[in-house]
Amino acid sequence: MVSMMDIYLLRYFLAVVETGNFTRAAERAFVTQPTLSAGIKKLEQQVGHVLFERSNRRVFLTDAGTRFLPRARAIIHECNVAQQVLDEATQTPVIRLGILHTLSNRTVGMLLEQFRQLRPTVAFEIVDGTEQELENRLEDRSLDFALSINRSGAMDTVVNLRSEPYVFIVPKHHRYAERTRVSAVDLAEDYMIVRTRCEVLSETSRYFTDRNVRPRLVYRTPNDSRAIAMVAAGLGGTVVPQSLVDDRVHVVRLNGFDLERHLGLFLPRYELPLETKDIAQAFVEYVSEAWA
Amino acid sequence: MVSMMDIYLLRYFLAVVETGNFTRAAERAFVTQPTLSAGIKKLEQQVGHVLFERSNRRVFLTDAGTRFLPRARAIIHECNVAQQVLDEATQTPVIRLGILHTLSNRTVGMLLEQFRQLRPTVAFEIVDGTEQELENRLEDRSLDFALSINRSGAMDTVVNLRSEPYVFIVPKHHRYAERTRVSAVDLAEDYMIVRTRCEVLSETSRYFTDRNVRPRLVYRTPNDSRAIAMVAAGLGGTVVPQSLVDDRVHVVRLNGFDLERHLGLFLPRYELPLETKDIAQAFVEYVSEAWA
DNA sequence: TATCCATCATAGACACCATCTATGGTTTTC
DNA sequence: GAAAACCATAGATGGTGTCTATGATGGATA
Repeated sequence: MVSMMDIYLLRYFLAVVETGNFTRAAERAFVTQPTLSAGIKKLEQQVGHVLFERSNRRVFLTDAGTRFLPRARAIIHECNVAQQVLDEATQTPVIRLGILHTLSNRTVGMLLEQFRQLRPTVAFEIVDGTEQELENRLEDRSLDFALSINRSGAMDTVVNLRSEPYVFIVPKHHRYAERTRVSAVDLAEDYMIVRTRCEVLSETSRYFTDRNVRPRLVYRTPNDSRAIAMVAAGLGGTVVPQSLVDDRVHVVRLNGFDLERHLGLFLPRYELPLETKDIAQAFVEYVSEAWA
Repeated sequence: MVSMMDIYLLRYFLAVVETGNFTRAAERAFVTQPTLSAGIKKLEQQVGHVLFERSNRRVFLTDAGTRFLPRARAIIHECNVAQQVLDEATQTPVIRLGILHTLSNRTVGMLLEQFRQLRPTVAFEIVDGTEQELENRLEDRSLDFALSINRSGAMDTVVNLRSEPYVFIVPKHHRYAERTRVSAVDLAEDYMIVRTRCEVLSETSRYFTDRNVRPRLVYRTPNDSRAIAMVAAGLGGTVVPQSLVDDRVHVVRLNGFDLERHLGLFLPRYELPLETKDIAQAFVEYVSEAWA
């Protein structure tokens, strides 16, 4: 059965023990004397024992109070240890960074690797997520930063970064591999691989239906790497952000498909601890420049 | 610096860890789910770290939460130990008894000694005091019982005991040592010793002034034993309750001085712990009979 | 002996808080 | 697509922690 004593009342108790009277104990605990007096009374009710023998001008511990004193000190000590354990673990600077899952791991990896060369002591905790997931985590402070799509333009919580277009990629030996531009109609007989987590899935669908083209869906996956691998293997084409392109595939521009996304570095929603502020500022400056 | 976390929030935290979700944790902690959710949020604010990673249907400890968990358990453990230390110490029955300081230590000692022969395991904590001091201690529960003067007649907080008169005592070889009754006038030339803590000091004074008698005050003391010793030594006479009389002195009755006091056993102002109830009841019965 | 001082206890006022119910938002399951 | 499970938020409300004002008491001092 968990005892129901309150920590703040233990502080009052220890203040009385250390000062010898309620008035000075109240000063030490930063409350008024009646507050402390009532607090001691409440603690005694909580534990069911009288802890102090009061007389005018003098306060003494009762037998119960004497037995209670080392235990009260142990409780306060454990509370301090608990806080310390939490605080110490954040003293080596760790930046908790969310990355939109459709961002290229390769380009983000290069970004972070180059930053670590500038600041070798930094550590990153990386989490992938959707736009919404990253937003939620920023909000509940389980992330410090996020690299994601900046849709709002609000400048106080996000640093604007580069824009990148969405492009259509096809296998290297595709019949249009020599072309750089195609029309939707050109793809009417082609196979389409669907990246189910693509941010512009509905816009892409509309692009084709507006042109009376219905590509054949041959494969669906939430895994971007798998999708690109299937394109490289010749199963079909897909729409990806430019940064996901590598040399296993060929890029063609779709006429009239001018979708692009604006990336942003989302900033912390709370005051960073002192030991992280410095390196966080450096990170913001570095990313702003590297992905301008 | 003392951390400001609250014990009841630690209970919520541990309930979440043990159940795996907020809803069942709330049931275990006997609060509603929104209360527990807000409580976890408050704990995280108090310690400055996010302790749980929430997703729909699942809650996981963060790194900070993982580090915090053994510390939280240690705090709760220490609280339980503190309560246990207080509670265990009251398991051998101790009766905390206040005794009016003008009661005869000898007669009270005999009373208690005889009771201990009936109940050898009982222990007494004895405290002397004035009527008001004893009343205060009963009120603040630092005393269980008090043997004092019963002035009020209220039966639910006090058991009526014997009455005893106040008598005038003189040295054994006093010129009135052969008499059993004297008038105030007879004492006009005599010396008076004053017991400063006598309950009937003002009534005694009035008794003499009403009879135009002003005994000479020769000695004042709050110490009854000292007063009686001075009487025995021949310094003068004094007024005492009958029970303080011993064979070192001679009692004379003052004409018209019929003051007496009604003794009472004042009962506890709170529910005694279970292990004390039994012996306390026995004590009440014993004293009621012995001092009827 | 009367007055003053130091100290604890109580009373009433009040802003804040812990908890409730109601409900929203999201994800998973069927 | 609907239902279920679960966390988060909003508003209402009784309870609480703290304040100021003041009472009660005993010791010190004049």
